[in-house]
Amino acid sequence: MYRTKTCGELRLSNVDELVTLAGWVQRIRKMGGMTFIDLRDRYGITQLAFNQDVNSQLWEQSNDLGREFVIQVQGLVKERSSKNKNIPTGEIEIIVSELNILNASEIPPFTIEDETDGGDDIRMKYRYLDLRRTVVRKNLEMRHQMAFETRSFLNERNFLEVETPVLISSTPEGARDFLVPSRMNQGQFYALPQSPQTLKQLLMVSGFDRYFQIVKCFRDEDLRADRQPEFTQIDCEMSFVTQEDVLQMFEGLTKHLFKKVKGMDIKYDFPRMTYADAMKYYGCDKPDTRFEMKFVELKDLTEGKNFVVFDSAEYVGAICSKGCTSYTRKQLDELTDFVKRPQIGAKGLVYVKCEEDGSFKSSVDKFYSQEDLQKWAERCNAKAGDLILILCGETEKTQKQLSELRLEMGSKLGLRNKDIYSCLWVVDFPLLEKDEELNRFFAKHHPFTSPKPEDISMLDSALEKVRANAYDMVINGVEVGGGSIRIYDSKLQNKMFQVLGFTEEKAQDQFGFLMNAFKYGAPPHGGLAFGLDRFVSLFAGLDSIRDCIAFPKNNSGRDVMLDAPSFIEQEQLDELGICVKPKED
RNA sequence: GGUUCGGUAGUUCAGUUGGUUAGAAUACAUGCCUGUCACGCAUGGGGUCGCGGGUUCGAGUCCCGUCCGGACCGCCA
Repeated sequence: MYRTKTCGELRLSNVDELVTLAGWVQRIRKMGGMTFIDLRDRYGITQLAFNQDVNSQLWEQSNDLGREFVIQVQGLVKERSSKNKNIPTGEIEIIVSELNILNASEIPPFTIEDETDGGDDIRMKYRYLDLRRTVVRKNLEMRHQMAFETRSFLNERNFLEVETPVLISSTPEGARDFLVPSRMNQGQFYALPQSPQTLKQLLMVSGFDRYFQIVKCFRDEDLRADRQPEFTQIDCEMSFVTQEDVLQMFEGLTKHLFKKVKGMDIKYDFPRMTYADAMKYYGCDKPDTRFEMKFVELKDLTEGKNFVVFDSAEYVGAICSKGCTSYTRKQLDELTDFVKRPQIGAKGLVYVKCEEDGSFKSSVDKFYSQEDLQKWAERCNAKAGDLILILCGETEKTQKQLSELRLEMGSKLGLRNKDIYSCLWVVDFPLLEKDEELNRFFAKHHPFTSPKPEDISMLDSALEKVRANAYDMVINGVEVGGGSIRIYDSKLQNKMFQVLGFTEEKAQDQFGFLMNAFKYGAPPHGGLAFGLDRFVSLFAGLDSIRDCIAFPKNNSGRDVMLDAPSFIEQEQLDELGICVKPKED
């Protein structure tokens, strides 16, 4: 046995016990005739003491140690003469009587401490060292706990975890697939699942009326702080359920996780907001509802005063920032620059300052009287001291820009506190989305999403108006999960494929297996999938989902530790019958 | 595909209108120090300023290209 105790568990009550510990040397403090060593393992830090007067040979031996050496020590637990209140084991130390170096270590490329000196790049390259740091380890511990509690909650409610295959077939709809060449079927490729969507629906046909799986999914698209090429979903599906049943069940799971992992009791029902309202009031289908600052439309109040910019705009929208009337010219210019950045793309920003004396000062004073501005302020519910910010232009684009501005102002005003959680269901998503360039409709969610029954008739007349039984769970502006009630009627499914421009052959070719299955008694079903990585990041207050993934990929989809992806031997290519195009200049 | 910020010591960064031998902190090494816990003090080693080209008497600094990294837009049913 290498150890009898861990580095995190010894207390005053263990004094005079003879213990054996093993771990890594965190830090060495030499005080002349005394040497203190912080020994670290997963559970904590315990101080080792070496005293020249007590055991000079051992004391000298301790001089050979360096950072991150793996050692084993035996010794007596003693009360410290000067205690450290900052760590749980701070009242005791080990008077070492035996020291065994299990493995030496080179000097690590960055310091393995909570406040490390290493940047992202080097930490990712040596991720196994980074994972020794408490802060990173805690994220993975939380991830484990969330997965564990999810299993526990769903298990208690009769959900069955079923593994679905990772090597499946490609579908050109939606995100790009990761492809895997087949050696035994040359020229043919498997695809890695973007989600086990169709497979879980087949499980419903099989009668597994409550399914879940904590499962890796793959999408070959460009990455972001909240997007990795492989990510983990809590994938769920239920039979014989309405949308309400699904919402209830997974609101329950979410509350369970809040309680078990965060110790937070959420007593209220999650508010429901329609997609239409989300767009109207927040310009975004995943609004951050930790703060209000809803959009206010001013188009009708701004017309006919010869201000061409507003008059020619389809939409004039405002947000009201409480207490910001003191913003300086410089601060307003910065906001203007913010919305004019190419990523946001606004042409300009109009402001109205509601001065303490009841007057108004705006960037459009030339065109609008105090009475005009008064009306705007009233509609915005702006009080003295507030600042109204206005953007205008094409409706959809402007709402999107205003949404970015709203979030920026929320951040500036400290309204996006990571310790506060605001949960929300966004419901009634549109079924379809029009691609203006290709002039055709695509499924907003996926082609198996059921239209709302009352909207089905519009599948022949007004496609853009058809709403779906689809829903997203949004927490603090993060889409943590989403799902829908599925189509289980093959006639309706055929109609849907037709609307999406699939020929019968193409539909049969790509989704024939599902269509066939539906011929044999498919139950009504629906479900949802949570993004586990996003959920954990949200709970852990992380800026990037990378921080809760053991071995993440970088911005360009590379694993800098493994140096993957990589070129492969010609021999391997030949075996697969693959010819790689030479790089063009 | 695009926008934008960055690349200088092991690491994190500073480096002025282009101008002498490129600095700091930390890490590391050596010495001193018997109650430290971010120990302290002293000394020391450590640099292809990402790479290539250009402008210039002179480039870490300016210009062009390129590679790498971060954030974002497009994309992500």
